Amino acid sequence: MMKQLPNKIDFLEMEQRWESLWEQRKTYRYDWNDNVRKRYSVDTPPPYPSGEFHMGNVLNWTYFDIRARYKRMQGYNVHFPQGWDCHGMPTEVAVEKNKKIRRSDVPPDVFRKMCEEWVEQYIGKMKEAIVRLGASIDWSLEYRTMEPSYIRKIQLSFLQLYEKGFIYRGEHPVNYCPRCETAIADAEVERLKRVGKLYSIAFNTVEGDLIIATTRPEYIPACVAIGVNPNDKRYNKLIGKDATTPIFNKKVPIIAKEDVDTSFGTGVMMICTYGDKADVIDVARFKLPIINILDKRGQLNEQGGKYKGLSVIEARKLIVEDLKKTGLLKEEKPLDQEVGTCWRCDTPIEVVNQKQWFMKTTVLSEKVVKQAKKIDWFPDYMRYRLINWTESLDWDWVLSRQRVFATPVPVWYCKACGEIHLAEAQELPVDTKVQKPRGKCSKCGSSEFIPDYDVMDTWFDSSMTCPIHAGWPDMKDWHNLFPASVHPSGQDIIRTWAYYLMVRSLALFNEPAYNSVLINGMVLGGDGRKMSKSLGNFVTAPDVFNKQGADAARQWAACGGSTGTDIPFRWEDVEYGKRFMTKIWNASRFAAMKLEDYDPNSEMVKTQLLDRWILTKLEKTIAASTEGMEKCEFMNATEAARNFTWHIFCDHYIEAVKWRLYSTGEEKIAAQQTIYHTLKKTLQLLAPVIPHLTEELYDYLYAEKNEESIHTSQWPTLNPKNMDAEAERIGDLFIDVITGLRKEKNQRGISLNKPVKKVTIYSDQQTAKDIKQCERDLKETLKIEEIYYNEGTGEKKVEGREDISFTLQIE
RNA sequence: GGGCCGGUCGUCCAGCAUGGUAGGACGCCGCCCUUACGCGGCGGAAGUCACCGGUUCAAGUCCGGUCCGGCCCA
Repeated sequence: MMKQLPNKIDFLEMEQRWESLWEQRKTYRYDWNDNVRKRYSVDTPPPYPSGEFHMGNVLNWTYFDIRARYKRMQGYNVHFPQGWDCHGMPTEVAVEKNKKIRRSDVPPDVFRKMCEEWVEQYIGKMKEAIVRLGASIDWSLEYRTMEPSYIRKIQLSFLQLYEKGFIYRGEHPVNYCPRCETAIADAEVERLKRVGKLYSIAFNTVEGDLIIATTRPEYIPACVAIGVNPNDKRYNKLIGKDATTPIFNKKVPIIAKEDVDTSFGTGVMMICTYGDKADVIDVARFKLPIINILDKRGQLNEQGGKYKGLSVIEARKLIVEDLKKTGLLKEEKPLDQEVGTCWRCDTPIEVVNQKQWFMKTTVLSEKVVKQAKKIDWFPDYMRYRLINWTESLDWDWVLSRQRVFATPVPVWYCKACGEIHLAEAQELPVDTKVQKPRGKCSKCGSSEFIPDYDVMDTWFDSSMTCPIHAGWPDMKDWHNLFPASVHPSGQDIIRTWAYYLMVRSLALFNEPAYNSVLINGMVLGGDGRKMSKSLGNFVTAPDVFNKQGADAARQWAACGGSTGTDIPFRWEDVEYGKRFMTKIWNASRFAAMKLEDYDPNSEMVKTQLLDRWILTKLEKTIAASTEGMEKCEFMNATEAARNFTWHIFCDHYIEAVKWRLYSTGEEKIAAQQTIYHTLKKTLQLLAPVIPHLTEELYDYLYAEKNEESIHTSQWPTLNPKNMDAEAERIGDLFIDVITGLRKEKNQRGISLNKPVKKVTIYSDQQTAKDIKQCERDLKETLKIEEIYYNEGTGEKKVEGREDISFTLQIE
C-alpha cells in the first residue's frame, strides 16, 4: 500500500524537520573506516564569522553542496567539513569599539580572549544559516582557526617552510596601512578611483628651474632622483646633472627614464622612496638610496624635518602652502587617479621599507602556473585568473602583521646576540608574547629572549585548509583526502585563497592543494549592481529562507545563470522554485492516490506506446542532467530535470494516461509502473538541488527501510534498453496532434473537456497508421467520440507538421 | 595600457568546444471552475541574436575588426 500525501504541505516545517533528522541519523558522516568506496573531499571555505549569511554565501554553498550531494549519490565517500576563519582585523576593531578600549590597553592574551568570545557568538548564527540552507556538511568535522590545535598546525607549517628555506625575515618594501598600523599583502590592496591633484613644482638646477609634476609633494623629503625621458629635447641635456629639492635643499640626480610620458604633466617626474610601487622598481633599477620618511603610524619622522609628526595628508597641505609662499608651486590642477587602499578600511596605503616576515612565493610562480593549467576549472576559462595573477606577481608574500588577534609568529630573538630562535615543534602552539622558549640561544648560549610581537596574515591560516581537512600532520593516511577533490571559490578571491593554497602546498609538499576549482560569481541586486548594504539592494539569506524556503532559494542559486558568472538576485526566480515544488508535490500526491493499489514488487507488465515514450524522454533527461552535473553546469542539469518533470511528465504524460489510471487491468498497471519508476528517477535527479522536498517525497513513496535516504540512493544511470526511438517518434507526433486539437478547441472558445463528436485527420497513410497506435489516448484525453482518417487537406493544420491537417466537428 | 568576461524577446538567463527551424523563466494578452495542482491548465503575442566585414550551400554559433558595458591588474 502506497502511503498517501496530505493536501497541503508546510515547506518550512518540512525543511527544518529533515535538517534535524539528517543530523540525528548522521546521514552525511564521512566514513573513516571505509576503504572500498572512492573518496571525494570538499575544501569548504571557512567563512569569517561576521554573523551574516548573505546571498553570495547561499550561491557559493549551494554550488558545492550540489556537487557533494551528486558525488555522494554516485557512491563516493564524501568528506565535507566546515570550519570558521576566526582571526582578523574586523574583530579587533569590533572588540575595541564594544569594550571602549584600545588593543594596546590590555595584555595581548587578554585582548585575544575578548576577541575569541566575540567571534563565538557569531559562529552560532552562521551555522544556523548553513544548516538551514540544507548543506550536507559532516558537522563532526567542525573546527575553528582560532583554536589551539589549529594554531599549532599553522605554526608547524611555518617552521617547516622555514626549514625548507621558503620563509625569511627581511627588509623590503611592503604595502602598509597607516590606519590599521600593519603591513598588508598585494592581494589585500584594493583600488579606488578619486579626484586628486597634480602639482607642478620648481626644482633648481644649473640651467635654472626645472618644473616637475607630482601628486605627492609630501614625498619631496624622500625624493632620490628626477626622471626625464631621454628623447625629450626639452630636458635631455640635463641628464647626468643634479637638481635641488625645494624646502629641503638636497641634491638629487637627473636620470634618463624611457618610460616617462612626455605629455603627462610637465614631462618631468620625481622618484621617491616610496611614492608608489613604480618607485620600488626604479629604485632597484637605478640603484638609488632609500629614505624612509614614515613611522609606524604613517606620520613623518625626523627625515621630514619641520614636518615631523604630521600625517601624510597634513604634511601635504603644509608643504603645498610653503611652496606657494616661496613661489615654487607653479600649477595645481585636478587629476582623476586611482589609489591603492586597504581592503579592510579603504585608507590609502603607503609603500614603506620594513623588516617583516616573508614567504618566497615568486620563486614558485612557474609551478603554480603549471598546476593551474593541469587541474580542472569550472568554468574552464577561470584558470586564466590564477595564471595571469601569478605571472604578474613581483613581490614575495608578506606574512607578518602588526596585530593581535591572529596566529603568533613562533619566534623569539636572543637578547644578547639577536639570533632568531624558532619554537620547537613540540612547543606548539605557542604565543611568544606570554611564553618563554625552552632552549637556549644556539649561537651564544644565552637564555634571555625577546618575543617577536608580530602575528601572521589570516590568509596564512586559511591557506592550509586542504591538508588540514585531510588530517595533516597527525594522520598517517592524510593523502586519502589530499589533494582536495574540489576547491570552491568566489571569482574575487582566486588571487588570494586559490593562489595561497596552491603556492603553500607546492612549497610544503611539492603537490597541488586541490584537483579542481569550482567558481561562483558575485550576486547582483535587482538593479544589476553588485549586491551590497550600502547600495540598498541587499537581501539576507534568512529572509529568503523564511519567505520561500531553502529549497526555493537553492533553485535560484542553481538556475540564476551559468556557473562562474554573476547571478542577479530576483524574488521571481525564488518564487518559481517554490511553485515548482508545489507542482511536484501535487503530482506526487496524485501519483500516490492512483498508485494506492500498486505493488512495486509485482511483475512488470507490458508497456504501451506512451509509456515507452516517457521512458525514452526520461533517459534523455538523465543523460542531460548527468552531463550538466559532471561539468558543474548546475543550471543545465536542473533545468533539464525541472522541464521534464513539469512539462513532459506532468503536462503531457500524466494527462494522456489519466484514463488508464481510472480503468483496470494491464493498461492501468503499465501506467502505474511507469509513473512509479519515472517519478523516482526524477526525484533523484532533483535531489542535489532540492534536498528537503525530494527527501520528504522519497520517504513517503520509496523508502523501504527505516532511515533510508534519497541522498544516499544511487544517482540514476543510463539504461539504453529503455530507449525506444520508434515510440519517441510516434509519441512526439501524438503530442503535436493533441496540441493542434487543443488549440482549435481553444480558438473556438470551447472548454477542453467538452466532448467532440468527430475528428477527421488528413495525412499520408503512414502517418495515419502511426496516429492510430495512440488513437485511444487521443480519444480519451480529448473526449473525442469518433476519429476518421483521410488523404487530402482538412480545415486546420497541425503546427510544425506540414503534411497533417484535420477537421473538428463538435456536434 | 594589459588580461578576462559579457552585449540574444519588455526584463533576467540558456544556446556558441561538434555551424543547419533561436529555448526557458518573469511579465503581458486571450481562453478554461477538467475531481493532483488557479502558486493551476490550455493557447497567444513578443527577438533582423551590439555593429561591420570574411569563411561557408548554410553563422548568435567559426575568423578578423569596431563600438558599448563589467570585473581584475598595471
